[in-house]
Amino acid sequence: MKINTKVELGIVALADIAIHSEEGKAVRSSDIAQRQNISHKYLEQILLILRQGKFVRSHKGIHGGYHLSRPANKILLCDILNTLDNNILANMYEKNDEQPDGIRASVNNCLWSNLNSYMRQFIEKMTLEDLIKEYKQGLAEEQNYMYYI
Amino acid sequence: MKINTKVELGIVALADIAIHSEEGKAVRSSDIAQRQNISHKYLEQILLILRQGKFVRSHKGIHGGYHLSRPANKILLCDILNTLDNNILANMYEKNDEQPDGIRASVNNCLWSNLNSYMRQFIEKMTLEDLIKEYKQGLAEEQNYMYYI
DNA sequence: CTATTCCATAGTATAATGGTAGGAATTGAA
DNA sequence: TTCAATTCCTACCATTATACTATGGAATAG
Repeated sequence: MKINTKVELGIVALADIAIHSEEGKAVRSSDIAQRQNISHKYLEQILLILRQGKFVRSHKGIHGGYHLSRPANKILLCDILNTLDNNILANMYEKNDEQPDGIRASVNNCLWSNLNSYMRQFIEKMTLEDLIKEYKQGLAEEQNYMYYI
Repeated sequence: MKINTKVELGIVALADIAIHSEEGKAVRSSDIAQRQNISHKYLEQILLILRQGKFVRSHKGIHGGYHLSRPANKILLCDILNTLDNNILANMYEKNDEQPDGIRASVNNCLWSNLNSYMRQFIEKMTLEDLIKEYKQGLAEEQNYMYYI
């Protein structure tokens, strides 16, 4: 499945903010852009959406930047996805101009609706914290590896 | 998730062929188009893809048309999907120009790859026959309903 | 030989995607 | 008060994908 860049980069940006937040300090968009190798101006647009979706709070000016609006374990992946792309978890085709007992409707129910529900099961469980954990664990394993050489 | 019309209509067309095949008779594209309310010429393009993917065989001429190239329970949904849209089950982003231990890679592994595998689990089990069963069952229930009134 | 059917390619209008660009607004520090 | 750093907001644009329409050719049964 093709994931568009807004969704992909938005989640990466949130993860970056979560990982690089230090007490009291906001994370600058230019730093995120540099670390994650994203166009700064494009990232700003994505952060705008994330702010409007209440995932981050922002602060202007010389020591400005972004921080999470709530703890990472309270930020659900499915909410992020819905905010960044309202199609990705939307049920495939709503347009029910055909008779509800036709083949098309049957395929819709048996295949697309069920697939959609199935995907939701996966995504509704996950939080931003789960993603970060994975990353930190990766780092830790790497350090252990270095240590034991 | 947004499903494009080629995928949607292609599956519907296959289901229609499976349902309306009678012994020895091919199903005409014009009949499918009329029953399923699809543009005939567009449907022909889709049937072309399905033929190239070896899901149907075709026969030209006055009594021509399409029939399944093998029993419906041997036609896997995932194969149809891959033929009609090579993105739908493809792993989200391959482009690994970033360092493999970065946040982006971590999100890829933990989220997109896993979600993709999860979707596959659902779709790899299903055959065209399963879809048709659902439809026929719907019909049967409807008839029972009529019967018991 | 002709009607019927599939086969194949070209064109096209619309929308989505993936950005770039420019500057206004706000803030904090000197 | 001024200035630099930062977010905020909108407009624009090039490319690609989508969802068809259109046209005509090729094969085949009768």
